[in-house]
Amino acid sequence: MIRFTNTLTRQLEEFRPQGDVVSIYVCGITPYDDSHIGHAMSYVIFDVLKRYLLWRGYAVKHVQNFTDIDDRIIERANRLKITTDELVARYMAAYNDDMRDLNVLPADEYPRATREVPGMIRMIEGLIEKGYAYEAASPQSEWPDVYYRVGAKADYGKLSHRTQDSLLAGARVESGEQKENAADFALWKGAKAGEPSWDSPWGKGRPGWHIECSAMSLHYLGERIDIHGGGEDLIFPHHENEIAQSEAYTGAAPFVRYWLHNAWVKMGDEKMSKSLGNFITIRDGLNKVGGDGLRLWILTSHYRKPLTFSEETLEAAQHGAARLRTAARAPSDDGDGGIDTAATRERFTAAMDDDLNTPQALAVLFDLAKEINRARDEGRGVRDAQALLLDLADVLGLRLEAAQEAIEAAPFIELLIQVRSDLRAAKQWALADQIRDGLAALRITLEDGPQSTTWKPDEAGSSATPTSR
RNA sequence: GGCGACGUAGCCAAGUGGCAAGGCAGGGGUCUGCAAAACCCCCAUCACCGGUUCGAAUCCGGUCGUCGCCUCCA
Repeated sequence: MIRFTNTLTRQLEEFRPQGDVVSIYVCGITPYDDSHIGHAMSYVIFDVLKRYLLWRGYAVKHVQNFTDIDDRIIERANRLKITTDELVARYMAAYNDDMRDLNVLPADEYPRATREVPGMIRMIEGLIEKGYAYEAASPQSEWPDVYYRVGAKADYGKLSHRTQDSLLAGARVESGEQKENAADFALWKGAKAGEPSWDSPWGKGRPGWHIECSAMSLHYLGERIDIHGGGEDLIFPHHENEIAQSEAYTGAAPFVRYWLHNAWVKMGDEKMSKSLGNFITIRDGLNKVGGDGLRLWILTSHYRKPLTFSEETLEAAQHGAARLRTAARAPSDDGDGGIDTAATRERFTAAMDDDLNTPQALAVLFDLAKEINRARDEGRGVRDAQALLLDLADVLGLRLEAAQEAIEAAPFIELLIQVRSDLRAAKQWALADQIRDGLAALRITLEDGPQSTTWKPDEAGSSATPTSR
């Protein structure tokens, strides 16, 4: 029985999808800059969720948006003197490269806000008709804004567990805004000079932030979806507002059955974020410790607990990934090595069933790796156990690939190893060590086994696929 | 002010009533020409105080400390 902590109820709940295909909507990025490892945490977590559901036999439909129009995009494009489309294309490509190297499975659909405007307009019109939204003059535009009327539904605040009074107390009103209520939020913004805009029943303008996810999840996944995921900071206001709009518009509730939110990456004691400027990019992380290293680092902590970043923890993850890789890829004969593979699989499943407890699932993998190594040392064949390790690692998105093939210099390295073997046979230790040290300087490690010498590149430098950027 | 999270070994991090997972780092061994890898062994009474209980890291009360959301944010 799979259980998830549902933000809506704050309870651990049994997962029971409504139909044959589990519908998942994950809030995507706003492509105006490189993504950092905090974003990686979120997308890796939801990738593991999806991989686990698939492994357990569910069919999944995963939709993830790109917010390709917003203030930050407009500002940045203006500063770089390029169009918003050019800016967005650049950072969407960068994001896709990052996800590929992190081994994140592609979503089934990647809708873009700017391509879904008609759907949003229909929704806003519907909300106005039903009395949930209203037009108001904009202080900065000749065209009006449209706001959602927060007070129209009594359950507003149910996701973030706030009362309307408390929200009112904290709400901010930009000068000149003609909101009925300070907590009301924009569905549509009247166009300002020099901004991209679309025609609408209210004149020229652009959609507000929250409406896109409601419109796109409705379009691609229907009125009720199984799982909606995102970072903790999206709970309020973004997801709260999505619920309000969607349920008001369709009349179907709940809009989402299971709300899942991941916690933060911390830099020391602070949250890693763009605004604090204390982030490292996914690309930097990949270059340092590789895709497996970065993923393992993320999964060593439970997704609902903050994850602490440091160079040391990142390196620790890289070394851990190398340990798993060694166990999984070491040459071996057929056999399970006397290892209880069924029990291992069960332990792994129990951990993952329990609200995706990846730290415990990883502990199972490390235990299995140790058993494999031990059995090999004792001369038993372990290929079946290795297959299990690779299978379970794949559920976590860890490739554990032996990276030799990727290196063009492989034949030359093999040649050097052959020469060195002859030197060793002749007990020419100094020369043999010279070759080993020389290769080490080039980030190639040699390991002398009883029968033969194997080699491996440093993970970070080799496994990262070259990118076009 | 409102809502919430957290404080477990040198570092990271599971565990939420019954002798404290796992990883990294460190120390000692085995193996090896030496190394690397691997294997074996060692390395914590869970922020503090009080309470409930046969029994608490785990429940209750309090103290101290840290962080997040309430405004764009994964």
